[in-house]
Amino acid sequence: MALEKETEEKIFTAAQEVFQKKGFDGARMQEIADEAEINKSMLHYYYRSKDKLFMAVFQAGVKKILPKLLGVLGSDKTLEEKVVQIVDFYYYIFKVNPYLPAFVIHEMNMHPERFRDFIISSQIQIPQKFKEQVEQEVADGRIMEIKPEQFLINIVSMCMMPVIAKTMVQVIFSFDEREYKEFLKERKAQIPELIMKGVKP
Amino acid sequence: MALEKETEEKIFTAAQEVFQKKGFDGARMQEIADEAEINKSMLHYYYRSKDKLFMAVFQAGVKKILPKLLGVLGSDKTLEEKVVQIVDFYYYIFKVNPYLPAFVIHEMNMHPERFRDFIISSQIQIPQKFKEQVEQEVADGRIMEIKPEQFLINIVSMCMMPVIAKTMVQVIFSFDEREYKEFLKERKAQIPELIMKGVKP
DNA sequence: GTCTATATAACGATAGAC
DNA sequence: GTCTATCGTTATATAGAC
Repeated sequence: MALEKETEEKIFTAAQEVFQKKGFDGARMQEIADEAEINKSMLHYYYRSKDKLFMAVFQAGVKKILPKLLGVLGSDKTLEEKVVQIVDFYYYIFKVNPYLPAFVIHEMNMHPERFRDFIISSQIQIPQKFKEQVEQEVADGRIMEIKPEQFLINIVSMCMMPVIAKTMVQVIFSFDEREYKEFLKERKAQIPELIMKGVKP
Repeated sequence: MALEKETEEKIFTAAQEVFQKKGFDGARMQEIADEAEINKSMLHYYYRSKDKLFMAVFQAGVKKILPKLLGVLGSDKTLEEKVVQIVDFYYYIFKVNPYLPAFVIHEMNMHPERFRDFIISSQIQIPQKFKEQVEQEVADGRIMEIKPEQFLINIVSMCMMPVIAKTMVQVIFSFDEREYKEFLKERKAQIPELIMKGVKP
């Protein structure tokens, strides 16, 4: 019917909102229905169960992040350019979808077995090009002895941690919303420099 | 009675186990009772409600981390020594209580308002001594222009992120348990160097 | 203090009319 | 496709015997 897709989209959007904010266990089907402004029965009509609706949201969330990140890693840019691009990308994600990173990480920890297959079947893996690039930089003596995986996690850590631990940062530093945003902005400018200087030989 | 304290402690220990692993929403009072090997009614007899039992566990968790961390920051050690001590401390926490960091961060995000009062009333704040120490290093030109808050979050990020995102790290790098542990161990040796070189002028 | 039994409410899910 | 009504289950919490 005419409204079929519209309704399904409204459900999905509402489910994203609620699941990402409250997690699978904290989310209520009724709340999703309210958020979508439709009847609760419609959720089951379109997605059959809470589990299936959740998986749709979760998988879409992962696909918003990982492919793009791996794309940057596999490009022809220099290592320094890639660092800047990764930082830019994460800050873009935080801006358009602030709850997404914490949501994905939390749900993966809650049900590791559930998502291994999905991620493995999605062909998600670190591009060989990136690994060789880091190893070449090490071999040429331009950076210290460091594994590509460690280098990548360094960047991700510096970007994501203060976002995932938002409340913690705000409370222990007594930051209001404006000060917190300013803190993140200030970091963004510093992270590439910290990362690259940190791995100097 | 003779078993009073013993029972209350068994409940508390079991509650820690279950809450930290599954979160407030995912935890079940019955599961806590099973874990403690006592009757479910005992949970309410000693703690009145799930909420109160949870708060006891959460507050104990925060007190395991923050006071010790702030103690290190407020000591007379050099900045470099403090970095090493903070890294050591976090790795100690991960070892004895692997789920605690992710638990605290997740629950704070779920209910920010709930915990502001507790943390503020606990007098938790960054020691002035640490702030002045970083500012002095900057003024003396020994490190780049960086705020104490940023410097601290850099260390915490590098330590905690790969622990909080354990499943993510394991899956995208195809690490088994042994390789993951090795990865963390390798990081531990590198983090102080990365942090200090990163802030060189 | 510890147990059994049960109250009470909420949740996910479905049946069936339209 | 969309609604109302309701089923079946499970959760927290309490009452009351011992």
